Amino acid sequence: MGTTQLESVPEPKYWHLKTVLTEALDSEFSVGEILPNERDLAARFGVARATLRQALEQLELEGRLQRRRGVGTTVAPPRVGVAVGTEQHTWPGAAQDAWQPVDSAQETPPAAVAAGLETGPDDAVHTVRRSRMSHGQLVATELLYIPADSVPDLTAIDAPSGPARARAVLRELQRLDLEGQDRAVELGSARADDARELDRLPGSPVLVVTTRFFARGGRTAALSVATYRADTCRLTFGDSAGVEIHHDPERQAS
Amino acid sequence: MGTTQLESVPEPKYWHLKTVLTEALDSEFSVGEILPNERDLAARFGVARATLRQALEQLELEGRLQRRRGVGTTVAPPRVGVAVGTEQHTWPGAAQDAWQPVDSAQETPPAAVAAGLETGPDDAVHTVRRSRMSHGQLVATELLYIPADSVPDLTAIDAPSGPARARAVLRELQRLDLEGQDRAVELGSARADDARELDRLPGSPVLVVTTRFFARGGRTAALSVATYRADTCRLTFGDSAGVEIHHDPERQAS
DNA sequence: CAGTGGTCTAGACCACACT
DNA sequence: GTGTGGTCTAGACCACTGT
Repeated sequence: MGTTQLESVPEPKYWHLKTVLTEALDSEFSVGEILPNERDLAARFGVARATLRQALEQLELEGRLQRRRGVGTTVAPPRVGVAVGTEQHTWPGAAQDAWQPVDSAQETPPAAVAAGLETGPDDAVHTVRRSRMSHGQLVATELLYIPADSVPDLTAIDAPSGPARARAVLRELQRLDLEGQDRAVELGSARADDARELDRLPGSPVLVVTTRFFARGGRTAALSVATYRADTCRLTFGDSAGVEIHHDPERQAS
Repeated sequence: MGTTQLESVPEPKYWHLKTVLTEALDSEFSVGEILPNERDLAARFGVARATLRQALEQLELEGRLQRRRGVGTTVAPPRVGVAVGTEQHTWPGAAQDAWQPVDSAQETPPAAVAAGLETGPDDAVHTVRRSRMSHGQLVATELLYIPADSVPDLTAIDAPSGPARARAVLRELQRLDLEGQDRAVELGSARADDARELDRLPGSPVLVVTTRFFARGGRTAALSVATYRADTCRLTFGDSAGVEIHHDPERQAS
């Protein structure tokens, strides 16, 4: 029985499909294996391709499958744990952080960012683009916003752009005293540029981690907006940033 | 220019639609307002309903819209900040935590949970169901797993189930010394029961927060799996668990 | 080139919330 | 009942990846 309720409400087909496929993945497939193509699978289950796709989409969202246009659908490896909360009390770009500087520029930030930085809406800020690798895969991109007065000695910087300039900006930032930081995680969808870099389609689900860095005096000295692939990443926080346990969240009905 | 690339690759319709709708939401609609129904909107934009729905789905994922069957589509309020990282070093159920006990039982946990708890795969554990309100809304459900030996004095408990039993289990847990905790956040889809409680459809995207609680000696004394509505919640961590800034992540193309 | 997943259409019916 | 969003179909074409 399991459920005490008589099934007066029929389960949607795609939901039932997902259940069946999940069980098949657990028992009959191994990581990296290629599934039959969507048309074959749909025919095999006797549903329209769109319905089959609805099930596959959910499984991809849950990190069980990986789909690539022109290639096929493969069984995804378990999500990788990515430490987000351990670099306690260091500025971005400090000795051992996991990010690689990519580029840097000076521009007017979006209104929402200006509000977070407590700068005027038209004040220019330095931006630093960074990316993060984990297990040989690019898992996140970041856009750092740094108000000009956080890095005053940068007016006569020689490198006009590129990683060199990014490193110079971060180096200046290190000179400040870091008083604290503030983090938020929410669901978003990948912007076109982030998507390209993360090897995903535009709009694919991402975990957006927004971090505010406070300098001595409580002033917001930098704001980081990091975009993590939601399908492959598990963000870890806290004391032991272990990469252990489970591959559970095929959170699913009975 | 912005992009140096000539647009040789046409933007998908649903993506362009999303852009247009986002701008309309920002300028012409206010929170709570009801949008025209899907058939009208699709006709107005000259696309099939399925295409329109693809755009609406993304906007809902980003927390901009709220759709309810039988009712309609409304403009969603900004996401609420929900503090997740502040109850540092207290057991679940301590004085001022944000959770309300719902029920409790004793069962055999899923294999993945047993692994996290470092118990045998067939050892029974206590489970505690809790739910969390924020701003008058149910935003999360939680399932706590507590190995029997974490709460030894519970054999002769009188309440067989319900909130009373849940509170009793948590009370016993308080007697242990908490040594540390461990958190992970990942994307999942709502199980049928969680979905019902969160007033969402099964499979809707959720943020799954897994917390391990370590007792003195490094033993895992409890494991919490909390399921937050991804559409309405922004999980906050760190020093100042402020509920300020931005409503940005309509992360979107140019 | 052939084969894959991604987008899109025009329709149908269902489950649900209001009145 | 009426109107809403949710599910499903059977097709078509497009964009991409490999050979």
